[in-house]
Formats: sequence, structure tokens, C-alpha cells
Amino acid sequence: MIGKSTEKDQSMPRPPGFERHDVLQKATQTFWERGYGATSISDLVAATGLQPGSIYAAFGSKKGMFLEVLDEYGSFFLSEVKSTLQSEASSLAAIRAFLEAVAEDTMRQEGARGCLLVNATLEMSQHEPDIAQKLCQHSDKLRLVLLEALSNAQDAGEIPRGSNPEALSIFLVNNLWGMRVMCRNAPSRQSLQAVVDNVMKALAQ
Amino acid sequence: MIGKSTEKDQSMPRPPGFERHDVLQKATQTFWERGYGATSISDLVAATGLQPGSIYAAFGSKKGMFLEVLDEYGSFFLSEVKSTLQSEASSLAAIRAFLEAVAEDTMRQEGARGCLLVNATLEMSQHEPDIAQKLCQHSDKLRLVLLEALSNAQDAGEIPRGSNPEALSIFLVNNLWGMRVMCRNAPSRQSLQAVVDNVMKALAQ
DNA sequence: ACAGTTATTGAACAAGCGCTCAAAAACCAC
DNA sequence: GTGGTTTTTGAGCGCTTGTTCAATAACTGT
Repeated sequence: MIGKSTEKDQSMPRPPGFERHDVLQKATQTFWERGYGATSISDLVAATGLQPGSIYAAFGSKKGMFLEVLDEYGSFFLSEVKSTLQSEASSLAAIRAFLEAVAEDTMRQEGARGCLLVNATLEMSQHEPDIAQKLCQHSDKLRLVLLEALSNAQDAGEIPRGSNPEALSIFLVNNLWGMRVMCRNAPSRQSLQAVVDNVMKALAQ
Repeated sequence: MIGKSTEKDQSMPRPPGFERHDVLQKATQTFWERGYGATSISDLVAATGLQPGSIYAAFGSKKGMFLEVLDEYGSFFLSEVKSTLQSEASSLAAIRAFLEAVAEDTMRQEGARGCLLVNATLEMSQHEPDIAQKLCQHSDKLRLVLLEALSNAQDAGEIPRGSNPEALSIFLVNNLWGMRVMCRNAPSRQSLQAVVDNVMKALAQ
């Protein structure tokens, strides 16, 4: 019932001078490196090139901006996982490839930042219900993608018929979270390999 | 070469009016609930009953106090783990008891606070080398205790001779850290049980 | 009671925080 | 160019932060 064009459109407004996506990406890097609480508006001003007023006009608040950052990060991460899982013909090999990719990422210098979703969960979930909810959603989306791969692997006979894919998907996510904690302590490749190998052993029963 | 008594001891000073241990315990609760960054000196003043000046006289700084809190928490946690591991005759059963205890703890209301060491690792490890080091130390102490239990289990024939207890201890810690992330999202008992069961399955090969 | 020593107090500090808003600049249709 | 609209600016708001320190209180051995 709301028309798009009203009786008055004699002039057009000035358009925004930045790409929302670019700004969010730069903000993501800052939040990821410093954490939410330790990131100040000054930091975001420096990172994005926007002034405080512009940030507040565009995102409402620091928390509002962070919520968008979480969505940006979450969907990017999920798409990365999906493409990794599709890179192998065998579903079980795909799951191993996923774990190896996480281990590989953890070994890089930037890997010490861990996962923004995990970091945010530990920092804020307990006191910020709306952020907690968003994090649960992203976490569960990831689990469902892994669940699908596990089910496929079971159908293909790569994991035992008696296994419970639901339980295995939770177990898988648990080890992912574990690695995202471990990565903060500059773990050795052997340590990460120990995790990957034992997880895969558990999948194969 | 430093004598205990000098030539002058005409008078004795006023003794402190608080137990260091009690103060640290109260501070622990506050840091545990709010995190390091989100805990203000005001919070600590309210929690401990000490004034700012007394806190600084006793601990030097907020960070100095936190370092002592970490030691307090870490050694308490380690002793709890040790006693849980000794509660069972079989080493493998003891490890299961340990995991079940963590799951049990996670289900409690207070369990949503997670593990102070994990929380601190995610919040501070990357930017505070001295805290990172302390956290690594405590983490490795825990791993070594679990490693001993695993070795005993292997000697007793409860886990296969071909297993690598070192790798398994890392895998075990990884799942502990995972649960300490999961607990922030009010996980169901089934989820926790899925983790415990699959970890135990992996140990038994 | 006194002298000597340390503990406690709590107001105050500079710095930084998240956030606002009136003024100025930028853009588009005409 | 002009008028109408929105964006951008950046100084500054009230508040909180971690920390300090001179003054005061408390305790002990003589």
C-alpha cells in the first residue's frame, strides 16, 4: 500500500560516498584483530576512513555495526566451508579436507586471530542476547552443512551405518571450536595434525 | 648474605586487614563473570571490599591482580581434575568421568561462564605475551595430567597399544576447549553427551 | 602512652570512551 | 545556476576508565 513514488520528487539527494561492503570489510579486520570491547570508535574511524558521524548515520551504533560485521563474516566463512566440502568427490575426504584447511589456516600468522564468531561468543554471548542469538544461528548453519556431508558419507558407506550423523556433526563442530582456541597459543603442526587424525579416526569408528 | 633481622626493629608495622586469598577469590568470580576488559576497578572495589589504593598497594595493577587470579584459578582447576581422575580404579573410566564432569558443569547455570583460562586466552593471548605464557603453562599442565592417565590406560590394555598417548592428550584437550566454547550457547545435554561419547570412542579406537 | 611503621582511605587526575548535532559540503533534477 | 535533499564533518558532550597520593587510621614493641 506504500507507493514508491510520491507526488514530490523534484530533486535527488546526495548519495553516500562509500561502499557499505568495503567499510564492513575494513571494520571486520579491526574487530577480528582487537576484539569487540577493545575496538574503539577511533580505531574504526582510522580503519574505515569514515568520521564518527558517518558511522553512526550508517550503522546506528558500534554494536549495530558489529552485528552487520558478524553477518558478513559468517556468510563468507560458510561459503568457504561449502566450497571446501565440494572440492572432493568423496564426502569423507571432503570432511578431512575441511579439517586440514582449518589446521592450515591456524598455522598462518593471521590464524592467531582465530574465528571471529568464536571470539565474539566468548566475549559477548553471556551478556548480549541478540549477539548470542546471531552466533547460535551461524554456528548451527555450519553444523548443518557438516551434517549433510556426514549423511552423504554414510550413504556412500564411508562411515558405519550404525553411526549417528547428528552426534558426529556436534562432535565435529566441537573440535573446530577447540582448534579456534588452540590457535591462540601458536600450536605446532603436529598438535593440529593430532586433532585432525583423531577426529577422522572417530568418524570412521 | 641478607640477614633477616637488622639492627633496627624497634617497632612492628600494622598488618594487612584482609586475607589475600579471600580477595583473590572474590576477584576471580568478577573476572570470570565479566571478562578482564569488562571488569573495572570499581567492580573489583565492590566485589572485594577493598579501596582502589589498597588494591594497587597489594597487586600493583589490574593486570597484576589478574595474573594472580589466573594462578589461583589454574591450580584449583588442576587439582579438581586430578581428584576426578583418581576417583576411578580404571584409567579409561577416569577419563570418561572427567569428561562427564565437564559436561555436568557445563549444564549448570554457572557453567555458561565457561573456563576462565579459555576466556582469558581468547580475550588477551594475542596482545599480552606474559598472560599468554601463563595460560600456555596451565594448559600444558592439564594436558600432562591427562597424558599420564592415557599412558596408564594404555599400560592396562584399555586403549590399543598402537595408540599415541601424546596425540590423544592433545585431542582430549581440544575437545575440552571446544566444550568451553559450546557452553556459552546453553547446549543441550544430548549435545554434550555426543561429544563425550565420540571422544571416548576415538580413545578406544 | 608513645614512637615508629604500614595499611587504608577516597577525592581527584588525565585520558579515553561511545555518541551527538549544528554547520558545511556534495550531489541531482530542473 | 538554483533549490531541495542527504551526507559529511569534527569539535565536544557526559561519563567511565585505570591509577595516584597526601592525609588519616591502625597496629606493635617498648
